Amino acid sequence: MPAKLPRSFYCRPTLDVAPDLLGKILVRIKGKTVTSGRIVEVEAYRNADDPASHAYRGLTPRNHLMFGEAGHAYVYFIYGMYFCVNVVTEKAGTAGACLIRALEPLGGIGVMEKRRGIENIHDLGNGPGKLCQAMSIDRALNGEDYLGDTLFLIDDGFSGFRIKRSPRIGIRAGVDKRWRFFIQGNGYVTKNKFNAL
DNA sequence: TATTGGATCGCC
DNA sequence: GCGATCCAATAG
Repeated sequence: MPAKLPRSFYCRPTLDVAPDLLGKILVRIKGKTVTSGRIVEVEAYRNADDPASHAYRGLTPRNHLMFGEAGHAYVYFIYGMYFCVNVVTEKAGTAGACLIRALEPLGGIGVMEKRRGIENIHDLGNGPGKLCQAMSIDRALNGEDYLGDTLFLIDDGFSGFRIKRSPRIGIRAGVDKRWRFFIQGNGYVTKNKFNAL
């Protein structure tokens, strides 16, 4: 199996890490159950300079992981029923994270279909809430180390794709920032009006 | 202590 | 286009 991404991969500026996450494989191991998928869409969130970021107004009990060591998971609960998972970036003390917005399912597809309650492979990971449901990611994984054995990223050398960017989805503040990155033409990217630009 | 609206999704 | 349904952050 290809090597896990090292701490140094995450400990960089958020806007450098975000596009580099595209094409990497997210692996989730829960007991004996393994699910995995290729990251095809991410969004970057920064600190006090980014009004759309949870870290915009400084450190709170909820967002403190964004200020911590890079390479950990920041998982939060949203809209009363969904979870979203981020990768913490930047050196400790500087807030930053990348939201994983879409995955192309690779391994454990049957398990993911069962968790999602559907069989359309295109709807298993095309959205931050959906992919968390498919990979069984919830509050229990908040703070999890991506260098550990339950949730981690590997690089299988996948490359040659074209990266596109757009404003981030579903936010009001910071729409001037084009900090959503996705793989052009990939069928597992979330649907929205920016994809054709 | 009360209010408000959100880094969503699925159905109308 | 809108409701479901929780809770963090802000205001009072």
